[in-house]
Order: sequence, then structure tokens, then C-alpha cells
Amino acid sequence: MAALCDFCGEQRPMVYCRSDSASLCLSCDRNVHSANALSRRHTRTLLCDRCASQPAMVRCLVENASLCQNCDWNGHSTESLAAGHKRQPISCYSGCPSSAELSRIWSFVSDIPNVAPEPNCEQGISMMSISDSGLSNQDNAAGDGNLLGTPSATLMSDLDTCDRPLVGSSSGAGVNLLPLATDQTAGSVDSTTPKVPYTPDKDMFSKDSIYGDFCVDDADLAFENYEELFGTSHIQTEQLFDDAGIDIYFEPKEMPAGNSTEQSKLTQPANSNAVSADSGMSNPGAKGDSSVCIPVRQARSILSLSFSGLTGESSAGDHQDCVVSSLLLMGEPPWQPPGPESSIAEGSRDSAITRYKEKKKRRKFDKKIRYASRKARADVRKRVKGRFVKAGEAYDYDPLCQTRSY
DNA sequence: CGAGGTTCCCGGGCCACATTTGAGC
DNA sequence: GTGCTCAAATGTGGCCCGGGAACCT
Repeated sequence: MAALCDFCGEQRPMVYCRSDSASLCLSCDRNVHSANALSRRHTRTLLCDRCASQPAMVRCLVENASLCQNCDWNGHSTESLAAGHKRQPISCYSGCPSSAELSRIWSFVSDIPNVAPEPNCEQGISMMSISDSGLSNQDNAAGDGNLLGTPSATLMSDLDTCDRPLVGSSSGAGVNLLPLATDQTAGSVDSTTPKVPYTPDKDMFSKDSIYGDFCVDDADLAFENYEELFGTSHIQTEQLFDDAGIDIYFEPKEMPAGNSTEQSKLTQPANSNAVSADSGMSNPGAKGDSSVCIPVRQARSILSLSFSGLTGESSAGDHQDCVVSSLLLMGEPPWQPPGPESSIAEGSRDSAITRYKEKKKRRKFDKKIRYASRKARADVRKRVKGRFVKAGEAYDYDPLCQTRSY
């Protein structure tokens, strides 16, 4: 629990910067993010009032609290009395907005301290952008990289839109504020929408699909947890797979006809007590007893979905950066029935995949940047086939404009 | 069941150069 | 002990390639 600003270590943190993975007080936020053009692009949002360590996604109007995805989910699950609480998405911002501007963005926050204007921030203010979750549906419908191409997950949209903020102008009023969905009910956020069985693309688990990238070895997924997470029975689970059903991946040794109980068991490892899929596969004993037979690679792709955020060792919030984890943490399957809005362009899908891979890579290696200045330089340095090139020489990759010199 | 071929994944190396570190005075 | 100069070492990200594992025939 971050009680103090990660930068100064003195003030109470108020905002969270995803790019820096840091909780900052407003003063340090301005200082840090006025350093250069790159840092000004970092998107920040309010810190969760409950866990105080994750970026807030929604504001509960009843509890008057800003909540991260995880705390929102915990506090407003469909079973709880708080499920009907009205919530509104919380905007994130980049640039260097003033206290007054922040007050306008987050009108519900009464204790925004006055922050002295940062001299370096003159330009930053003009660059300020407000990304509003409420708009993200349009954003996504227009081809933004919602991972699965659905506009359904209002909460998740914060993740995506924050990554690529809408650039607005702050001339005059200073802020290009997008309308907040102030009357948004829990229904638009939670799970009152009817659950629709998902019929995936045929290439759902193909190499190129995002699910093909779900192969995370450190993720032990118990089938029972799988059911909890997806809120669906094993039989329904079969519908998650292709037309051929789950049998295409789970080949029964012997299956008594007409026994639905047996059939459902087949979707679980024989040793059904929360044994991870991976361990179930690798354990020779279990293998022998198991009534399922899955090629190891397929099994990993199918079963080792990225549930690493749900293991006991780390809080789910640690993985909110991971888009896929976020989807799953929503509880509500983000899949929508096929419709005009769910058919996104291939390009946006690819970009979503790319972003997910990058985030996964970052998380996997947990690389510690010792010198931010060097990273900043490397981030803008031109390259040829990935290698740095001398200044002024021909390059084939420019991180800044993604163009090629020849 | 073993051998050979194919596919896939992972990790290390490479590059330029600003910054950091350490030695010497 | 302090301050300065200079040389050497370090670290940064994207791409490529080789080795090994997994899979298929």
C-alpha cells in the first residue's frame, strides 16, 4: 500500500502514472511529467481510494470513492448489496494540467491541492489531453485497439484509451473536456447485460491470434477457477471453443454415451482438485490416470491463459496493465455477439496484439530501468535492423515518426 | 519406438552515444 | 578533504540469428 508519493516520499499520492508505475502527489506529478515531451505524454489518473496502489477506473457515486478495477469488482460484485451503486468512469489525462483543470476533470474530488505552475509546462498544458472512458466506445468503434474489438467494457476502455490519449487543445478554457457519462448506472458497468455464449473466431487459438499468445508458463490455471472466473458451467465452456466443440482439444479415451456428468468431467483433469493444467500435463502419474489427452503445446495455449494475476502471490491489480488480465478480471466476458461494432479492422486488432505483447514482455522480464535518461535517448534513437545508427546516417526505423529514411 | 525433418520459442549479441564511474592530479 | 579533467565503462531498445525443445512424419 503506497502511503506516500513514490517520488518525494513525503506527500500523499493522488495520481497514478502507468508509464512510470508510480503513485505521485500532484506536485511531483507536474515536476516529473514536465521534464520532456515524452514524459508529458504519460497518461495519469486518480489513485484508487481503497487499495491506494492502483489507478482508479471508476468513481462510485454512492460511496464517493475512486476505485481501481479490482476494488470495484470486489466491492460491486453482483452478489453484493453495492452492486447497484452508480458509478462513473474516471478520466485520465496527460500533459501538465493545472489544479483548476484537474478540478474540472474530476469535479467530484474536493481536495485537489493547489499546485504551483511548472515553468516547463507551458507547452505541456497546451498538449494536455483528456481521455474519457465514456468516449472510448466510440473510440473503439472507430477502430481503436480494444483487444477484442468490442465496445462492451467501459471500464477496460480506460486502459486502452489511456495508453493512447486523445489530444485536445487547451486554448481558451484550457481543456478539451469530453462529456462524462455522469448518469451512467451500474448496469453499464457491471453485468446486467445478458451473458451471451461466445463463439470465437476459428483462429482463436491460432498462432496469430491474441489467444495464441496466452501461453504463459507461469500461469497455473485450475479448471475450477476457470469456471468461477468465466461464470459459466463446463458445458457452456464447451461453447467457448469452435464449432467442433471442446472435444477437438480434449480427446476422450472412452466416453459413455449420454452421460452428461461424465462428459463434463472430461473437461477437467482427472485429478480435479484444483490441479493446474500444466502440472496435470507434466505429471506422469496424472497423465496415466487422466482421461484427457492433449498435445502439450496445444494444452498450454488453451489452458494456460494468462491468469498469473490471479495466483495467490500477487494481487490482481499488479496485472491491470495487462489488457488480457483486465478483461478476465472484469468477470463479465468481454465477448459480444457479432455485430457491426464488434467487427474491427484488422489493423486495430494487430495493434492491440502488439501492445499486449509488449506489455507482456515488460511484465515478464520486469526490467529495471536504472537510467531513465538513457532510456529516453534509446527510445528516440534511429536504427537499422534494430541496431543504433550514427547520427545523420541512413536508418530504417525511427521510433518517433515510425518512418524510414529510404 | 526411434530417427530424421520441421516448426516454434527463447536468449544473446549487436549497434551509437550520452551518461556515469573511477582514477589521477 | 575537495574540485577538476579525462578516459573507460555502462546502459538503453529493436532486430537478427543460433540453439534447443517440441512436434510431426
